[in-house]
Amino acid sequence: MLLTLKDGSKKEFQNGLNGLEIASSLAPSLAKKCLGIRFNGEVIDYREPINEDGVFEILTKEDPEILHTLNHTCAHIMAQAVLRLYPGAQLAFGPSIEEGFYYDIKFPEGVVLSDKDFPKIEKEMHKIVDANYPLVREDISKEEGKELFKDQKFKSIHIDELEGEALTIYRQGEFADLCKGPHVPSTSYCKGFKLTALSGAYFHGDKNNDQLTRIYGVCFFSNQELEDYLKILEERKQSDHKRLGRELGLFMLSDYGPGMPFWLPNGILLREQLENWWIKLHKQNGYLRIDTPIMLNKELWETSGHWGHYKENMYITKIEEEEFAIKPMNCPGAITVYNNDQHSYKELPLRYAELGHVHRYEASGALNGLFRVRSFTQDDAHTLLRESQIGEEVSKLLALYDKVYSTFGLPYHIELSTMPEDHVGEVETWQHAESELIKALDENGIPYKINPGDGAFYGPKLDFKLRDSLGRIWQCGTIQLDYQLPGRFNCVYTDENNEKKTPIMIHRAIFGSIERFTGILIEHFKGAFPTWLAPHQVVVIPVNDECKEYAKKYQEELEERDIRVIYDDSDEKLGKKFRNWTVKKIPYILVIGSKEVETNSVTYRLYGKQEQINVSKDDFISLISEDIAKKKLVR
RNA sequence: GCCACUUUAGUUCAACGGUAGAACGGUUGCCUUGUAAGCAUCAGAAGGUGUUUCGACUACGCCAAGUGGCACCA
Repeated sequence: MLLTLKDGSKKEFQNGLNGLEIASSLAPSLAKKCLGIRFNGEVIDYREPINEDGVFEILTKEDPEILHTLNHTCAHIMAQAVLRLYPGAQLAFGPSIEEGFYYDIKFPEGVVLSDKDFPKIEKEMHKIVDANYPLVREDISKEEGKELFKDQKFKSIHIDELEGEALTIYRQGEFADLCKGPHVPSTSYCKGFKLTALSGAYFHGDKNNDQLTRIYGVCFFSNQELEDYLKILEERKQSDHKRLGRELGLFMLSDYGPGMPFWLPNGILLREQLENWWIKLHKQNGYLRIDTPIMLNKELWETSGHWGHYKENMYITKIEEEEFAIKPMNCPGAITVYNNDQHSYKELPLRYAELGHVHRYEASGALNGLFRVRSFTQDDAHTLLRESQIGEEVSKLLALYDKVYSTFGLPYHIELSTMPEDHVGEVETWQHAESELIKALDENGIPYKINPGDGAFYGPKLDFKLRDSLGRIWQCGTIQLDYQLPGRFNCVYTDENNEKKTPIMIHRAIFGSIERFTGILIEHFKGAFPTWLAPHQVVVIPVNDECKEYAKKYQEELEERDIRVIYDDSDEKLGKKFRNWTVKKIPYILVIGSKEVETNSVTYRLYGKQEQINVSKDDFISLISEDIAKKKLVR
């Protein structure tokens, strides 16, 4: 193969030979970026130049790309097995994905696949792996491709959609698939694989197209690696917020209210801490807290535009012949508060904060624990201000958001969504608003990603995306500039020249929804919350009857200091109590026996630690108070 | 909403066209008390509904909810 090197010169390498080493020595700075696939010192495949430098990627076994390649090959193996078992099956697409691979397949009429069929398919796949078929790359013309895939409807469609005249296919045994590559050299590399799931999908993701069956799997080089992976999956299951929510008594769901979580006593204790902190932060930052009704007259929603744009997601009811809607958002309520008074420019920015309970109709299939619900509380705020104040206000917000997220040790990134095609307002206004946002980000040295055309129709926005422990990205915080609503509602303020002006509004939420954020926190901390958040912070355990009075008195002393403490003098062995409270992930377990009574001290053990630490009663109070006050992540 | 799967005690799981079994948890009693499970005891279950059947937890259908995807997400 002919490689174009970075300096523009061309060099001939033989496919499959160790030319990689040579090539990378010629372009050492690109060694990570380029060339092909090397595995165990051997060049196993290459792909067409994918960047302008005309270089290929070099990959080693440590590189995650190699696993994608392996999984991609495994997808081919699965497709081959399926074709053997279900002649006439139509193959659509079979890529590797972040974890594993899938293949979309239309099974012949009458075949309904279930995961009970997996062992059968896996068995056939093992035969293919054991047969050690080499994967042979072949460049063919479109015409040849049409002939080769004439029985494969989706492949034929795909060929028509491809640009250019050349196609690349890979063959293994009797099977051939349209594919850009790269692949591992032979099917025998795919030793540790497993089919994991089944779902429906549409060709090209369009529900007007054929319904396909998507089979998911994962593949590793060895069975050992597969087993390790399955173990990690199991661990993740342990930190699932739905499971922990039940075990720790945080929240529940009921058939009577799909997507409408019930908060249990322990969950409310946690939520109180979040909300109290939030309220305090907002007082400190010049917000005025309000609360607006859950249900409001249709007329309001017509004015706001929700009746026109969002009605399908709203719950509507009738009171004495008047139509009302349960609020899906808090903004119209906040604006109604603003319009209750006259305002001067001197009051701006005027910041209204509201923990607003909203309801939205979400498709049943979209519901997911606390992550996607129909009933939730937004930690909302609406700030009315003049255009010239945007930059400074956004800077303040960026600092506030960072403070909140870093308190939890949550990784996040920011995305700026700009003017969509379907927008209202002047282009210049949009450009100005976007540049204000960018300026605020740049001035604070905050990196961000741009989502062109993804803004709301009324203004650009910044979205804060948090990463949960399963690696999923959730949108939590948002800062949205709104040039529309204040005008629709005739909001005004009086400026220096005694003229009426329309303010701009910023919608913003930091947690996004208390429910979703709590779900993320549960998984993030695996249920072992920092002390300040933990529903119960301390358990006091007297060792014997003689210590009970001392222990009880100390428990009361902690309680008086607003420390959430449980007193456990139940009739159980100490070991059993430790187990019980450890599985509840209580931060501090305090033991009080004769030794402590004599020395006027306490002995505590931290969650997740073995040591028993003896300190004076006062020292314990100051150390736990500091833990709480500083919202420590690590004790 | 679409596709697939799932639904048995408070929880996690088992067996089965005819009697539903366990573990943890709960009750009661006994024993005990220094860092992750003491002993005994009792109680406790088929999501709803329809059909087939002498008989349905089990088969089939519908409804509901849940899970994983898809689509959706002002």
